[in-house]
Amino acid sequence: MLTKRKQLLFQKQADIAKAISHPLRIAIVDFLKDGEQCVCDIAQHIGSERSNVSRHLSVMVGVGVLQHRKEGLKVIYKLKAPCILDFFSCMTTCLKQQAEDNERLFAAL
Amino acid sequence: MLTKRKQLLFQKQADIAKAISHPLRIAIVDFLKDGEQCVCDIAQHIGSERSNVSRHLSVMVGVGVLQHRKEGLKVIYKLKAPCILDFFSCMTTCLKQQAEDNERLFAAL
DNA sequence: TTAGTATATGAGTATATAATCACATAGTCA
DNA sequence: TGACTATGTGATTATATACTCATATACTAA
Repeated sequence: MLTKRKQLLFQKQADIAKAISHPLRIAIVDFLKDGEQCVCDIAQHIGSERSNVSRHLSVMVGVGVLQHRKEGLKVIYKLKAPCILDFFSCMTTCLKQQAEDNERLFAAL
Repeated sequence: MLTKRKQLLFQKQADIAKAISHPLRIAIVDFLKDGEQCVCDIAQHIGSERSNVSRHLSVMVGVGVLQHRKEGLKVIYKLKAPCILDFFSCMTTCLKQQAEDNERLFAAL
């Protein structure tokens, strides 16, 4: 059985994973890998309402994936945990593997 | 704006992230890092109903994080994308960073 | 001050997800 | 064959989440 301590850790890890488990949030992280951006430019880039983007951003800040600072009227967001990008490449590996599996499956017909 | 191609990619990446965005699923992956296991032992280890565990497992198989094979009555699950474990260490980094930030915050009071 | 812009947030709704229970399927062994 | 075990799945329910709209806050500049 799991210890309470482990359960708490897994819960917190799940919160982080959940924070990037959305296509728009993935798009945001992908956008921010090239440098910090304000909410308005992020919203523009991913094609969604600012209020919606603002909420997505605050979730990712909440779990420590992003950080933000104020600059005049704007709020600038940037990656706080760039190691997230490594996970992206892992996901890409998964997808390529899946594609190969499918290919093999159909080739065998 | 995002291309259709990118949107599709981000959707698929989000599906993978979502597949591990649950404390029980994190616990399962953590358990499997030491070797393959059957559903009954996984259920026993994480302390949840087999039917529930079975569903969690099938989601992770669906996105290519896990793979399974039959062995007599049992179905054995194992990690298919061990790079997921790197993401775990990234999440741990996030959590440590958050803890340090909090410490600094309270130290400043 | 007033007008305007950027961001955040409350409320409401629609959708997605997890957990449980009951049951079905598939394999083992006497 | 029948009893038993392991796993998977349909249906239901409770909960969580994303999105939209309206509004609030904070800052800038005239």
